Amino acid sequence: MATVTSLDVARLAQVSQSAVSRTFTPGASVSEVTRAKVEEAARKLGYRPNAVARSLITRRSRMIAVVMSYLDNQFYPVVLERISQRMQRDGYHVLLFIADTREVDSVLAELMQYQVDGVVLASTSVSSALALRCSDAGVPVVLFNRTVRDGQVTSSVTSDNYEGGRLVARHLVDLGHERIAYIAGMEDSSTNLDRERGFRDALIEHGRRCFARAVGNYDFEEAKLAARQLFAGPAPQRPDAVFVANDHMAIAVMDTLRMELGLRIPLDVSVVGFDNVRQAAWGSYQLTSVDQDADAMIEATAALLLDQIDGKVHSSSVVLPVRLVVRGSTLRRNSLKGKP
Amino acid sequence: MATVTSLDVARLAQVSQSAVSRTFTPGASVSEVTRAKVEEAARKLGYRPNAVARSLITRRSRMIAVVMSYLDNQFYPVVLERISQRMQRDGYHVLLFIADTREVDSVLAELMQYQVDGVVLASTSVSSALALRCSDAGVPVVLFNRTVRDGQVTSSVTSDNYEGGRLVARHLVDLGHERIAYIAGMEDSSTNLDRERGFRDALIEHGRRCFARAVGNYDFEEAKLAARQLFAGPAPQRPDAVFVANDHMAIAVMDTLRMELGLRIPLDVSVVGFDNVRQAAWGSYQLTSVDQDADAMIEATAALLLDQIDGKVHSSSVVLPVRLVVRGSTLRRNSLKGKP
DNA sequence: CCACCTGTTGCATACGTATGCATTCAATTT
DNA sequence: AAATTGAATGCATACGTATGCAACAGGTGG
Repeated sequence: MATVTSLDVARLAQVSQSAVSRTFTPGASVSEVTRAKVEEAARKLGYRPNAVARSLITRRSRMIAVVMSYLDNQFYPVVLERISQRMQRDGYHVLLFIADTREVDSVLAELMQYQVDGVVLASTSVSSALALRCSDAGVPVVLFNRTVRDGQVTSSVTSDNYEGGRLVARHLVDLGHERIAYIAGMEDSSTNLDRERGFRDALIEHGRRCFARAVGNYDFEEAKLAARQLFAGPAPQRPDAVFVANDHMAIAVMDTLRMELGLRIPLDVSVVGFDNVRQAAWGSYQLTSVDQDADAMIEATAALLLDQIDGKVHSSSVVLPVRLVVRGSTLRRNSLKGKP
Repeated sequence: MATVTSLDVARLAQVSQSAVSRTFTPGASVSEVTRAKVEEAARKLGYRPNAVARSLITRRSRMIAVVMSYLDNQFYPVVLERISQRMQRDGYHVLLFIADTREVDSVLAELMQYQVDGVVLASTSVSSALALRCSDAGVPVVLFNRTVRDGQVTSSVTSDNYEGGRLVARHLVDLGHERIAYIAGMEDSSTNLDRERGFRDALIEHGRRCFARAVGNYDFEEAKLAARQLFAGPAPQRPDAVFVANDHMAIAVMDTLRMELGLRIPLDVSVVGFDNVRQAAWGSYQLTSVDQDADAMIEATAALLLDQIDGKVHSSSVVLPVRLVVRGSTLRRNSLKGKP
C-alpha cells in the first residue's frame, strides 16, 4: 500500500541507495554479496523499481505507441496482439492509440507527452503527416502496412502489395475469367494503390483490362454498396470475377452476392481477397486470398524499431513476399461449360 | 529535437516556471495575461508538458492497464477499441497487456512498475489471483466479463449470463427441440458456469435435460473437436440443437457440422451462440445469439474504474441485461415435418 | 615495498514537473 | 482613507531513480 522506494530497501539492507539502483540495473557493478542483501530486502518489502522515476532520468519509457484506426478488420487485432507480445520480449510495452476521426495533432501531442520510445503507425487513415512530425520530433517511427511517398525518411514494413495484385490478376486470367472487376479500398492508401496497380499491370500484360471498378474504402458496409453497384446491370454485363482489396470487404461482398443477388460463388462469380485473415479460411467463405506473412511483418517491424531506438539509424523500407492461397471462392470457367 | 522544458518556456515568457506549470494545469490560478504569454512562448518552442515528470510528482500516470488473453474471439478487439476511446475521452490511455500463458506474477510486476492508475481485467485465463493482488496493492481493478467468487472486494461488470443461458434454453424448447446439447467454454470461467447453469436450470423447468455435453474451452479448434464428438453417433442419437458457449466457438461448430458432417443448419440442427459478435450476423452464419450490450458494459466499466481512481470506493458488481437475437440458425421443428 | 589496476561503494546531483507557502498587488468594503 | 479580501506570482522543495566522480579495498607485477 504505502509506496516502498529504493531508499527503504537501502536502509533495510544497510547499503546506499545507489547499491539498490545498481542491483536492479542490468550490467551495473555490484558485488554478489551486496546484490544478495539488496534482493532479500527488496523481497521482504515487496519493492519494485518505479518505472516513472526511472524513465524521467533515463529518458526511456520502455513504451511504444501503436496507432490504429478501427479494429474491425481482423487483420489488425492479430497484429496488435503479436506486436505486443514481441515487444514484451524486449521489455517494451504497448500504449494503444485509436485514431479514427480524431485529428493528427491531438494524437501527436499525446504521443509526445508520454515520452514513448517509438511509434508503430498501423492506421490507414491517420497518415504520413503524423509520421513526418514524429520523426521530426526525433521519435523513431515505423509504418506498418503502409508507405509514404515523399521523403524516404520514415521506415516502413509492407507486403509486396504490387506483386500480390499481379498474382490475383494472373490467377483470374488463368482460370479463364472474362469480366474481371475490382473493388478498391481507401483510394489514396498505399496498400490500395499498389494492389490495384499490380492488378491492372498484370491484366494488361495478359491482354485484358479491368472490366469494372467500385470503391469500398475498406469498410464493410461500403463494400456491400460497391458490390450492389458492380452487379446492378443485367447478367451479361456483370463481372464474372471480383478482386476485393482486402478480406474484410471481400466477405461483405460475398454475403451480398449470395444473399441479395442470389449468385453462387464460385459458380457464377469468383471472388478474391487480400490479407488472408482467419475468417477467409472459414468453411462458408473459403476465400481465395493473398497471404501476408503477419509474423514476418511484425518481426521486421520490431527489429526496425528497436534498431532505431538503439541509435542504429537504419531507416529502411522492408517489403516482404506474399503468396496466393487458392480456396474455393475461385473456379476455372471452362469447367462450367459442362455443368448445369 | 532538443527537449524543451517548462523552464525554457518560463524564460522566454519572462515568468517563473510555476506560472508555466499552472498554465498547463487545469483549474490552477493564472491570470489571462500570463497565460497568454506562456501559451505563446510554448507554441514558439513547441513545448509539451512531460507526462513522465508530471506522473512522478502527481503519482498519477493517467494510464490504465487492459489485460487480455487472445484477441481471436472478436468480442475482445471491439471491447478494446471502445475502452480505449472511452478512456481517452477522460484523458486516460491504455497500456496493453497480453497475458496468455505467462505467469500472473510477471504481469503484476509490470503493471505495478508502470504505475498505472487502474486495471481492466478482461482475460479469461489470468484470473482472480491477479485481481486480488492488484487490489491488495491499492490499484483499482475492474473485472470485465468475469466475476470472482471469493470476497466481493473487486468490482466487476458482466452481462446477465445466467439469464442468457435461460433465454437460450427457453428458445430451443419453444422451437420443439428434443435433444439439446451444450458445448462449454473454459469450464472454470465464470461466464461458462453462469451460462451453463442458467441453461440447465431452464431446461429442467421445462421438463427437459441437457442431452449431451462437450468442452471447447473457448477455442476455435477445440470447438470443432467438441462438435465431432457430439455428433459421432448415428443420426437418432445426435443432438437436434446445440447451444455453444460463445459465438467464436459456435462458428467453428457450424463449419464442422456443415462441411464435415454434411448437416444442414437449421434444418437438421439448430445452433445458438453467445456474445452476438459481428460475425454472427454474417450472411453465411445467421447465428442466433445472446446479445451482450458491449457499449453499456464498457460505459459501466469506465464509470466504475474512474470512480475508484477518484477515491469514491464504489466496489460493486454490475450485471447488465441481455437479449436473444434470433436469426436463421434456429428453426421450429414442427415446420420440418412437411418439408423434404 | 611500491606502483598500478580492477572492481565496488557512497556521495551528490540531475531528470522535469507540481504545489505549499509567503508575498505582492489590485480591488472592494467599512 | 484604512482595512480586508482575493487573486496572482515566485521561491523552494519533493517525487524516486540513475549515474559521474572520487574514494577505497584488495590483488598483481615489478
